[in-house]
Amino acid sequence: MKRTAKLGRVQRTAIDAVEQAIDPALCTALAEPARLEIVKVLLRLASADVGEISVHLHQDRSVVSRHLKTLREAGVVCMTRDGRRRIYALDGAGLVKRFQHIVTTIQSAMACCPGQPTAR
Amino acid sequence: MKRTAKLGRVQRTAIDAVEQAIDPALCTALAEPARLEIVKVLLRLASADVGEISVHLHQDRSVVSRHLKTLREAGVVCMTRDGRRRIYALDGAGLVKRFQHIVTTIQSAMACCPGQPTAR
DNA sequence: CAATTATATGCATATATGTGCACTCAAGCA
DNA sequence: TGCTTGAGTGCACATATATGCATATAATTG
Repeated sequence: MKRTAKLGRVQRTAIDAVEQAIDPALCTALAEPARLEIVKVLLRLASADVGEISVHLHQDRSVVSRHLKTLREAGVVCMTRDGRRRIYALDGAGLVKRFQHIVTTIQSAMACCPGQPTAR
Repeated sequence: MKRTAKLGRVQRTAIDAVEQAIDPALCTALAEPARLEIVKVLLRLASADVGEISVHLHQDRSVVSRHLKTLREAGVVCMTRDGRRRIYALDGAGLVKRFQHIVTTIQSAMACCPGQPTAR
């Protein structure tokens, strides 16, 4: 009873969209506790430099710097230069867009690919 | 120029909501390539047992079994028993709800906490 | 230009975790 | 009651990565 080969073009497209929407880099960035902490700090401070964040995290600046690099590459935060310091801030609008896109694509996939139990 | 202490009750509530909405377990579950692969397989097969999934992943059943445990504890997949096999399926509706909740809370936080650059 | 300050990187280490083999446990079947 | 099949666990190993010190790089200031 193989259901694998029974997918039409529409279903394939919808599934591919979900696969593309779920960004491993984004998930990895948000999976680390220390990085999530940074996200929370930036929510409260709106924007902050590495030193200020490291104070709140009780961790070395180098550690925070590396985490910020990960978050930046994942598109979670954005950075602006101000003299010798670098100001980091959440890219809230970007996050909303991407999570919303995940929602939309999963809904589409569920709508055209039956058999998904709504269990809980 | 500390902005830390200037948060009102409304802002605090909005930020706390975001913190609660971003589930580390969910992010961790989706961050692992092998587990993302399982998600993709379940999107295509709708539901499958451990053996079937392990065939698609080209990985040992024990590995898949452990990943499924992680996914189940994170609420990504749900499991039903059928004789001696266990059928796994995506909890698509649950995922939609949770991601939608993330979207809503971030939007609320952005609306009431100014200073967030919409940079890209 | 020297000194200072903020950030980022190299390196070593500790910890976490993904992987696979062997085995156990559980559920149907002859 | 054995026998078979599917799922999960114990254990050992390899890999990834988070952390912190020392150092390098970049930018501002005297």
